[in-house]
Amino acid sequence: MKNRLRELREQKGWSQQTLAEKLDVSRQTVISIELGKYDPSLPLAFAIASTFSSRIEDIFTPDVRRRS
Amino acid sequence: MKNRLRELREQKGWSQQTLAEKLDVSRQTVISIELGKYDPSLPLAFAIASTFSSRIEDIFTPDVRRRS
DNA sequence: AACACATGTAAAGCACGCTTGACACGCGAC
DNA sequence: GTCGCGTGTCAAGCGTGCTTTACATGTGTT
Repeated sequence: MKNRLRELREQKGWSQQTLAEKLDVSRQTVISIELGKYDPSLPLAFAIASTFSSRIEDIFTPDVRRRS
Repeated sequence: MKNRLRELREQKGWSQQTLAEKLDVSRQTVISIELGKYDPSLPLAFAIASTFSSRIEDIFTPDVRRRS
């Protein structure tokens, strides 16, 4: 799962801490998602999309699917 | 998190088992998500949206957000 | 009646999402 | 130099997403 979180955050000029507070999660969570260490939960993905006035599909792009 | 999974599955005339196979998850997972027992992971949400040729936002709707 | 099929519940186990706290490094301001 | 700030790493702990197996119930078919 790739994401544009860092790019969008920097566009806004927000620190990781600032974004974490807006999303109501810890700074670690922001770091881990930006670095691709794991994917956000669906509720958090909605919160992120909302924060950047975007759609989830415009911020996150899934990796190759297996089973057609 | 509300979702229209059952509605969409029934529109297609698919059993839970059939959908589970298309999504490459267990039948239990389909049941639990349909019944709202928990939310799907983001990758699974993408797979669901893809299966129904919809956007995540058109299938899942987040509950009330806390922190503005 | 016996069978297949669709749906639901329950429980145990593993991996992941998220938390907190501590520590390290680089950088610009004082 | 040292201070604050932004970023990153590590580790322990907890709840959730997902799995497998098993069992129960209803409905339709033979």
